[in-house]
Amino acid sequence: MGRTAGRSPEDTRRALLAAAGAAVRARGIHASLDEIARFAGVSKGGLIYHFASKDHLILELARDQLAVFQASLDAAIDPADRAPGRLARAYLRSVLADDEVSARESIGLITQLMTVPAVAALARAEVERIDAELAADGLPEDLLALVVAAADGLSAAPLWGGSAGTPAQRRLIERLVHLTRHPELWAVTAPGE
Amino acid sequence: MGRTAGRSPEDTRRALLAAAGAAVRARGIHASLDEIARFAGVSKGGLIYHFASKDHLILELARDQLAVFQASLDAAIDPADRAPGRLARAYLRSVLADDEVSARESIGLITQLMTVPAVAALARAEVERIDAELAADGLPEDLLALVVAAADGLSAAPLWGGSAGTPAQRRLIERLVHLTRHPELWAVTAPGE
DNA sequence: TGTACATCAGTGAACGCGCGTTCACTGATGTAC
DNA sequence: TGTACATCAGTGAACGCGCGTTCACTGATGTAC
Repeated sequence: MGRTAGRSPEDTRRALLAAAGAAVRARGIHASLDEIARFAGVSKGGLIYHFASKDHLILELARDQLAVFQASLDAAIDPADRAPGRLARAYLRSVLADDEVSARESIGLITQLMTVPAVAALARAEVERIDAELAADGLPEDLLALVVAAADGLSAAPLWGGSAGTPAQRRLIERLVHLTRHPELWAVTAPGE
Repeated sequence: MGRTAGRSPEDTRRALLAAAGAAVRARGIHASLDEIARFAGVSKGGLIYHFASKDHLILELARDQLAVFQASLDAAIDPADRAPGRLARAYLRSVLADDEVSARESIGLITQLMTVPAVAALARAEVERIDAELAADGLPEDLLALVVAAADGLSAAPLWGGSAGTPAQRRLIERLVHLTRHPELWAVTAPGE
């Protein structure tokens, strides 16, 4: 152990990541290291002991956020659900996992982080992985496209100042969940029918 | 007229806004005034003559982008279309107005600008206005929610590194356009049916 | 038609401040003997 | 069981650089007489 104020270095590290998240949400990607460090209760030098540079800190924060997203997706999977589209249903429901305030905050944080090229590359790889899993989920391609677009739109709404988690949005999600269980209902809406 | 190199002050101003857009897309909201000015062929002092501060420049750039969005929405309205949902159809089709590259660029630019609080407030007001117009468009509320969510999701896709304007996405949009013309097709997919 | 003056549309150097990074140092804990 | 030493987990001052802003100045054009 080293010079510490009653917490483990891992705790300090986690506190720094949490502080960085809060600071970037509040002030954007150019939140200062000094502010982040003070918020976590250490000096700027202490921060740099854990994260060699600001770039390192931001990249770790992004990894952290991607892991949180993956965890909320995993948590939304119904273990009893073995039917085709189970991942798509989890994707839809994970949109509602947070209340409105934290949804607005986390979408803002992610877009801030995405402005760093290294983070954008990381996120792109993650998106491709999830897209591949969704494609193997057993849903008709056109229905999957609808579900993914709608879920993305609902989670991006706070970005443009829209609201998240309204009753109408919840009904839409349940409606789409229902469609994934009965793809034939979507098929009959096709122009050719 | 003043000290000029063969172009009007309004041309210089427009060149500065265009340069600012390019610079913010490429380097983020903290693109330097020096870079923007040089790209437009003036000195930093020349830039500040047209825009009193960086904040002013960014705000004007945002107004400009909002006007571009509104213009592309207006252009997507079919003047011969008088049926309910005509605005929703324009909203859907405006998603495809740009090719993939410029879609990725403009969505990136907008999210960069949104990190400035004054811009976020401006955009929020614009979103509310458009939402109100859409609500008065004559579509059933649940179908409108679907259409808006899907369109938003498609236009936000480049943000997370997804692709824009794929054939599957074009088919989805045409499918949704078709639904707005036949809301009864969407109604029959409801769980209660 | 000249000439003096005002104004417009800039130039470019200087300033000051914030911020990321470096660095010498430090205090608490662990370990060898 | 002491004691010397190494290491860990920081502190806090200093540095240097980039960037937004200010400011004195300037050259081209318009206008009054």
